[in-house]
Amino acid sequence: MARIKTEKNISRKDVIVTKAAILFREKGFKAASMRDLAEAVGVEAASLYNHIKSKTELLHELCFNVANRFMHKIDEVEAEPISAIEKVDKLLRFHISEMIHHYEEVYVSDREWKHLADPYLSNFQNQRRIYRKRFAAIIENGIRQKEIKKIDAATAVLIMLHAISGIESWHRSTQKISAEALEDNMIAILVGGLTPQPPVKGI
Amino acid sequence: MARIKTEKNISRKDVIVTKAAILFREKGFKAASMRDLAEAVGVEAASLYNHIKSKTELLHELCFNVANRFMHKIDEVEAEPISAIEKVDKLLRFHISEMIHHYEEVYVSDREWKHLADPYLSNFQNQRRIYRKRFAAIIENGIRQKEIKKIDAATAVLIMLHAISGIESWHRSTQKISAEALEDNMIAILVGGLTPQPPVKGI
DNA sequence: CCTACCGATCGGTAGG
DNA sequence: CCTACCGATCGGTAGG
Repeated sequence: MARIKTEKNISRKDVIVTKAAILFREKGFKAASMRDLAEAVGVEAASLYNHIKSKTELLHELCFNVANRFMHKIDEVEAEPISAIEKVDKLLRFHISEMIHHYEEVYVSDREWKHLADPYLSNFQNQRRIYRKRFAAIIENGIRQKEIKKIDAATAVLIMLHAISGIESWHRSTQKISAEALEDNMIAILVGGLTPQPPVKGI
Repeated sequence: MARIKTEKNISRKDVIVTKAAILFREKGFKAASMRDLAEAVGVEAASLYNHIKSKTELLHELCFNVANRFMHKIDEVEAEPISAIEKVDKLLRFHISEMIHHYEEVYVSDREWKHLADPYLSNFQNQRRIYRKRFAAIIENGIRQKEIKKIDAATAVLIMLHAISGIESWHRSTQKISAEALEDNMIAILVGGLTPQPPVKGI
């Protein structure tokens, strides 16, 4: 009995969080009202508060879901015995995969985190800063190994992350072929640049 | 007399628009209140309405100021007798220059346009769509001339524009040297990619 | 440019 | 999970 009740509550809350992500993306955190959310869930506004503590709690949850997934991924990638350029490739593909499979959540985490309240706000900003530094360190390693050309690693990270998270057509390309083509295209442009590259081995 | 009064009104409105850009960037359009804005300007909230019609009018003005500047620039660049890659380079440098010199306005135009009301909303979206198509056409031209490698032009445009507009450190690098270095770095990464490129002529 | 104020809407609570 | 409702705040107006 207690088990079933718990499961029901969790699943109810999950619905609320999922619908919140959609609404926050569509209208922005501030413009989306709890009455909008209640309507999307199918209950009265006051009933939401049996499952959540506050509107901002929903934002915390979305932001840290995303942040945690990226943190775990970079832990994993850092530990692999592969080249720097392969690590960059893996991380970029993970970012793209997140955009495709958790579009609403990632979008909200990326554009609405400013509305977090302060214990969470600084925590989130710290995690972001740390993630980017670790990503930059991978690139710097690649530069030292001459796998990657001499550029400012921090700038390169920002370019790549914003390039990927800025694209709004990820979720529209649900057909796998289109998504894969888009992904390869992105990697080609970000890693290889615009100008044609003659085969190195052929010299 | 009439002349002076007009000038005074214009300059007063300019102050309001400028302060609005700062506030809308800091808090987002919805979270920034007219009372916040009044305080920043140094008057009571009701007094703002002697200079502007509504809060959304401020957003229109910011968004179309930016959109018009980009439209004029692409008109100019398209007409120049230079290669496709040089046109791309010029446009990217203009985007960077806009981020440095009109940071608040460009940022707001980029992230808050969703809150425009509908005659303006569709107009703005149309201008954006057209601008990106024209930019993509330049790249497609470059591909046909073998100056640019075979990639999806529309994706490349999105990557480049988001890569530039995502960077938040532009306005912090007011020192000219730092800004220029950052700019060259960005172009190098976006145009040249990450991997080292052997000199073509040397083969 | 200000004082005074309005109707609407907001996030959230009480009590059942 | 609902009805009923609260205090705060919002964009904006009237009138001077």
